[in-house]
Amino acid sequence: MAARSRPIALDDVSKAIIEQLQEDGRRSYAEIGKAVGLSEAAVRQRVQKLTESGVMQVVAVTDPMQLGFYRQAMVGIRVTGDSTVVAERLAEIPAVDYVVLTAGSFDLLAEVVCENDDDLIELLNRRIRSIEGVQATETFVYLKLQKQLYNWGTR
Amino acid sequence: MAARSRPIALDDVSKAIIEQLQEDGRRSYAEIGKAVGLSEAAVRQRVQKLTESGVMQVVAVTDPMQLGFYRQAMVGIRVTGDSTVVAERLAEIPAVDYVVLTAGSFDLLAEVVCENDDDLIELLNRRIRSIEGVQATETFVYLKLQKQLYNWGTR
DNA sequence: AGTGAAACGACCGTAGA
DNA sequence: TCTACGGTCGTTTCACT
Repeated sequence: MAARSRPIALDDVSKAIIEQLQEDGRRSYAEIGKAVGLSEAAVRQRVQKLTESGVMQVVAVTDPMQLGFYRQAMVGIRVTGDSTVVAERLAEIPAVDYVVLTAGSFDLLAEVVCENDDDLIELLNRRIRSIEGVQATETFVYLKLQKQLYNWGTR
Repeated sequence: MAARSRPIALDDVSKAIIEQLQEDGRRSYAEIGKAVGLSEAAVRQRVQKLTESGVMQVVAVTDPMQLGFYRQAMVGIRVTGDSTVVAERLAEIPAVDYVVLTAGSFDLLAEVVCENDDDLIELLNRRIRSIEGVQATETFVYLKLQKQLYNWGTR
């Protein structure tokens, strides 16, 4: 969110390549080439540029539910003092997978992943509310995930 | 979030493999094998199992900022009536990349990705608040992304 | 669940349009 | 920025442990 260079405009071919890698990040360049009508080398060059420029990356994502993390929640946090310091402290907690500084009635939003309710309570009490500068928290326990997209801006 | 089978316990080797693919989703099985002390074929089998079981997937993720989507926000939504119906309607909107049903003072949370403030206003007024059953919304504009993890449960 | 070997296919660098 | 091509390395299948 720091990088504020000119936006990179993707043509339809690059969008198609990203869509292929969205379906399967390990699909071969040759196969992608067939799908988008390009040679293997051309696909490889474009993927390399997209990756090096930071527009796209191919990564492994895991499903917390399958790994026994049955409780997810978003925690809205009000802060006294410097919210960046609190954000850094939150980011150090392994169970916190997402931290963003916001404008609005919360200064910070943090997504947390826990095994069960007891873990969530512990996390909130001992790890999050104990951080210097955390004034108040409000927790939104996840009931059902409806949509989760990783490829913003390509659809 | 529906799948509630027994949690799959990952051993250290599988965690190491996922970590390798987290660093670079296109890293070769041979190279991963060297890093984790396994033959190439063994790595491939494990990746296949992890993928087929839904524990892990390798996908392309894109950076909205780099693509000119400078405004992101989380929208908390209060609903009258059936929140699942509203969630489905939200999920249909391309600019909405994340929708989750929650317990708490919001019934739904939706993350949105926009090019600028005007787009965000339009999105809120014409697309989101116009949905039947949306009673109230509260918007938290993102100022700075501090942490974003894709591999829950492996660290 | 793991290894090893041989055939096959993908990947990479370079050259050229 | 793309295609073409050859050398190298990764992947696949299979037999075996």
